[in-house]
Amino acid sequence: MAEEHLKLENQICFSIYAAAREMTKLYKPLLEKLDVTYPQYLVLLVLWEEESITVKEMGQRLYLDSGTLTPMLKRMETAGLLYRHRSPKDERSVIISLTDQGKEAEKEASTIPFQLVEQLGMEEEELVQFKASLGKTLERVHQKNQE
Amino acid sequence: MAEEHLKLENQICFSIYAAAREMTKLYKPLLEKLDVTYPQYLVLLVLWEEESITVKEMGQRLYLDSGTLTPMLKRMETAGLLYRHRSPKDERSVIISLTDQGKEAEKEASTIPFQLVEQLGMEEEELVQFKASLGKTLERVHQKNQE
DNA sequence: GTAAATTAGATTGTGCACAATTAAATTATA
DNA sequence: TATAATTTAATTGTGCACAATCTAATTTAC
Repeated sequence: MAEEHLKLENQICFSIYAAAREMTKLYKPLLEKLDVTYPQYLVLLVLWEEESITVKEMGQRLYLDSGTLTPMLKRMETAGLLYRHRSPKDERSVIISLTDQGKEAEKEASTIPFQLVEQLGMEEEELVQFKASLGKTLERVHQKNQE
Repeated sequence: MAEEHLKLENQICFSIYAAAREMTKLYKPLLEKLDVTYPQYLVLLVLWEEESITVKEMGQRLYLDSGTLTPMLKRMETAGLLYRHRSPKDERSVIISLTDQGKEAEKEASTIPFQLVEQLGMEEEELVQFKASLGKTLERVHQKNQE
């Protein structure tokens, strides 16, 4: 029998880890109309915001490295959602931008956040506070990982 | 430019998703002495609690399916941490139990949760509340996924 | 008792996720 | 200016994570 502090339920990281996966699963049916995976949806979210961004910047926004991004972006390029091209200013950099198809997808996506939050069934106040704690935690942990 | 509700920063799931990955990364150096990955560490946490459990139950505890568990448990068996054997009572079931090595590993693991929480730098009160929201969210989302 | 339905775990196929490494381009230094 | 150091994205290798499928065992229905 494990000591109290080693119990699974008391591991905050486990709850985050499991919740992240469960929430991603909740997105799956909502993303069918876009025909994208959850990480791809995140890429689109960023591109709808920026329209054009380097792989490096995308990685910074999503806390993902090029090992993950490159194959994913390639698949999205193949699917007609985005373009990838070398920057003329710095040939090491690859710029990602939306195709018309990718831009159009935003319309279909506009209800998704509401649908998701609705399924959470959380009070507004709790949601705001929870989001704040999450944001702070993410920044703090990311910073720790940078050290 | 994306509408406000489609901005990345406003997606609660993104924060959870990113925080989960960043926290898992924070565990990596702490888990070196055990020579296990984070998901493997979770398996050990459960086994230190239960000592013996079926693959099905393990999956229920960790919200993982056998597609993920079977290869992971095989690797852990190979590493000498646990045994896997068919249940005599129901030959479809596989029981997982700790080896002596697996049991011993608990001692080395006992400081890890403290080390992790220390790195979070969170106030006790905030941590308690955060954990509560996480727990509730996990249950709610899991339930939604069961429907 | 027998056949149909369900269950548990294994397997197959695909998409991440990340550490380490590589090649080319750019920046910093002497 | 030439060389060393750093940066960017791609690649390689390994470990998940999950949907779909399969096989064998067990349970349920008749």
